[in-house]
Amino acid sequence: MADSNLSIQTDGKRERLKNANRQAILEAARAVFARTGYEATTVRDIIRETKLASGTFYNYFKSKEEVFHAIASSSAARFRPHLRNVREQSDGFEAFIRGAYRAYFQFLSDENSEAISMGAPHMALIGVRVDTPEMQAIFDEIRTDIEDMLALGGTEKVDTEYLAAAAMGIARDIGDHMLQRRPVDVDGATGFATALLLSGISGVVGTIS
Amino acid sequence: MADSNLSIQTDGKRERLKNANRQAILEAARAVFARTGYEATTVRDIIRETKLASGTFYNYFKSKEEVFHAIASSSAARFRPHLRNVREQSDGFEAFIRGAYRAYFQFLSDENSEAISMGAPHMALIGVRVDTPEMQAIFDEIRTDIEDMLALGGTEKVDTEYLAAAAMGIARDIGDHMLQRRPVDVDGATGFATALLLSGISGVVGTIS
DNA sequence: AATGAAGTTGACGCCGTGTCACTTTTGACA
DNA sequence: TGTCAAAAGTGACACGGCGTCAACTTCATT
Repeated sequence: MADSNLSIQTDGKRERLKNANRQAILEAARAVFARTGYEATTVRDIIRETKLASGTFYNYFKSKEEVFHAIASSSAARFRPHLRNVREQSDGFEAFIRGAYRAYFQFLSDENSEAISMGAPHMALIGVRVDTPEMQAIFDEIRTDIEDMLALGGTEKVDTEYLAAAAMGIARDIGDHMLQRRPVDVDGATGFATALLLSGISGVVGTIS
Repeated sequence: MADSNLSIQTDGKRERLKNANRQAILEAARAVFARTGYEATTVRDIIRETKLASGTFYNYFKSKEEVFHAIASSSAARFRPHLRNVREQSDGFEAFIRGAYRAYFQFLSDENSEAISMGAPHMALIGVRVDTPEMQAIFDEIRTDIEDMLALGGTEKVDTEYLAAAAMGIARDIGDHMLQRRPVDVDGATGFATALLLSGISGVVGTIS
C-alpha cells in the first residue's frame, strides 16, 4: 500500500512550509490584535503583516475569530504543562494551590510582557473572555485536582464545581489587576490568592448547598 | 427670555418619541444579541426589529458596540440601587457580603431568565466581559464598602483592591456556573460564595503583599 | 397658518469578506 | 533529470454590511 509514510510527516518542504505559514499568520494576528485591538483588526490587516496573499489566509483559518480562538487555545495548551509540573512536584494541597497560582500569574505576566512594556495600548488580550475547549479542559483538570486532594484529606463533601470556578475567578480578576500595577508583582498576587483560597476553603467544606 | 422651560422636558411628543425610539432600539438589540449572538448580529438586524429606518439607528448610537455598552451600562446602573439597599440595610460585614452576593446572583438570574427559559441558545450576554465606567463604578463602590467595613472592625491592613477583585471574580464565575444548573439556585450560590469569601478574608488580613 | 428646527428616511458609495479560476510549487515516479 | 498530478498560493471579483446625507416629514412656536 501507499501508506508507508503517510499521516504526520514533519519533514518535506510542503509540511514545513504549511507549518511556517500557519505560524506566521498566528504571530501576525497576535501582533495586530495587540496593536489595534480585536474588534478593529481586519483579516487583511493580519495577512498584510505576512508575505502571503489574502486568499491564503482562508486556507488556514475560517475567519478572524478562528485565529483568535487558535491563539487562545494555544495559550491554554502552553499553560497545561506548567500546571502538570506543579501537580507532580507539589507535596500536599497548599503547595499545589500556591504553585498553581504562581504558575498562572507568572504565565500571565510572561504572555503579556510585550503589551506591558508597550504601556498596554489596547490591554492586549486581557479583558477578553474566551471559552475554548482547551479552557474547559483546564477547568476540568483543576476541578479534578481539587477533588483528589480534598478526598485524600478525608474532608467532607464540597461543591467542587463552584470551588474550581471560584479559584479560577480569583485568578482571573486578581491577575487582571496585577497586570495593571507597576512593577508587576507575581509573588504578591500569588500570596494573596493563595491565602484567600486556602482560608476560604475551610468555610465551604461541608457546604454543599 | 426663552429658557423658561428648556433642557429636560419629559413631556412633548418629540421627547417622548425620542425616548421610545431609543428604548425600542435597546430592546431590539437585547433580543437579537440573545438570539443571534453578539458577533453575528448586524446593525440592520437590530433596526429591522423596530419600525425605524436604518439611518435612524445612527441618530441614537454610533455602532453596534455602543448599543452593547449601553445595555451593559444600564444593566450595571440597574444593579446599583440593589447594592445600595444592601449596604443600608446590612448590619455588619457578614450581612453585607451575604446580601451583596444574594443581590448579585438574584439579579443575574432575573436578567437572564429569558435566556434560561429558552434553553440559553447563545448563552445570552454572559461570558462576555465588559468594562464600562458603570462597571468600574461598581467595583470602586464595593472596594470602598470593604474598606469601610474592615476599618470599623479595626483589622490590619489588607490589599483591598485585590480583595474586591477577588470578591467580584468569585461572583462572576460562580454566577456563570449557577446559571448553567437547573434549577437555578440563587441561595446555594449565595451561601457558597459568602462562606468562601468570609473565611478567605481571615487569611489575607495582614497580607498586604 | 406659517415657519424653522428636529427628526426620519433609504439610496448610495465605501470597504472588508470569502470565493474561485488560474498560476506556481512540490514530490513521486520513471 | 524530465514529466505530471496534486497541493498550495494568488488576487480580482461579487456580495453585503456600514455609515452618510440630501430630501422629506413631523413637531412646536408665534
